[in-house]
Amino acid sequence: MPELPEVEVVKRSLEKKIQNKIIKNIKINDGNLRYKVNSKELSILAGKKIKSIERRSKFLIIRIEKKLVLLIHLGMTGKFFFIDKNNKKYKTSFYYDLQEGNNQKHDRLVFFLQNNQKLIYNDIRKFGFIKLYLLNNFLKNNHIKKLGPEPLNRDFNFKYFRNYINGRDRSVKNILMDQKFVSGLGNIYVNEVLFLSGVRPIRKVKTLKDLEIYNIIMNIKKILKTSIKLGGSTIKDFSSENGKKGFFQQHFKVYGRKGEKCSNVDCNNTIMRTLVSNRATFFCHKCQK
DNA sequence: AGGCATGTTACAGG
DNA sequence: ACCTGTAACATGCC
Repeated sequence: MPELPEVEVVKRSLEKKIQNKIIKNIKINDGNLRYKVNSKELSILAGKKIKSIERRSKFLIIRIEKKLVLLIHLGMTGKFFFIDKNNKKYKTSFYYDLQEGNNQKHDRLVFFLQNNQKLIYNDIRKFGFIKLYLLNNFLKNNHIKKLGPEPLNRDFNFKYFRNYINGRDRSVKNILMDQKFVSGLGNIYVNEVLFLSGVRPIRKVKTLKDLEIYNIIMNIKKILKTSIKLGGSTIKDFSSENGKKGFFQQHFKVYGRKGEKCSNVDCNNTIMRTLVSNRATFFCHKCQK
């Protein structure tokens, strides 16, 4: 599920549900995530209040009183469920792998909150992680430190892009996926952005024209904002139950559309699938140069 | 049965 | 130092 927009949607949703609530207790069903979760260590959270939630790149940062910080990455299949005092279940985001809404099989961690509310971390493939830090150590942590600019921030701009690619010999797709260059994009959005920008994924960055760079940057900002917005509105009337297909798929122009007709109205070409940087790559040979 | 999957990271080799 | 490809992690779907 999670590239930047999805994580942002989760963040906004969590904010409404769990901010200022007290953690009563934590139950670990399976702590073998990307990093082993230590129940003894996590138990220090019991009785403490959740202060705020932030997003940086694809990471969630939950600040808890007494200078405690939870750093969370959803990996490929991580998601949160919130259960209210009437035992009603909410997803904090739709998702587009298939999983029944009430399947508890992959509920890895349960945070018991005040008033019989629960926050559940569910992760099928267990590539995600939840790490607890003391504030001092958090500031030094390696995950966040190495990240490039947020794509929606002003410092991700033409000048930065031009400057970064100077002297580099890599494909544009590869560099857009590199979290050190820009943080928060993943395979799906990069495919989409390059389609919208009319640029072939294998193009070397040194061959990019100024206008193409400009278009790529603008399309990144545009598609991320749109996705966040639509995600937010979808989630608002979200009550429970299985998400089936998430909203994103309906908006994909190339991702997963191998063999389908190019979505540009005046194009009759077929979308191709190849590998770039060993990841599935979809593009229109005619519309992307 | 085998290939594929939204992510990250380590390692080998050019 | 930079860049690429491969594999690994764990699980499920087609």
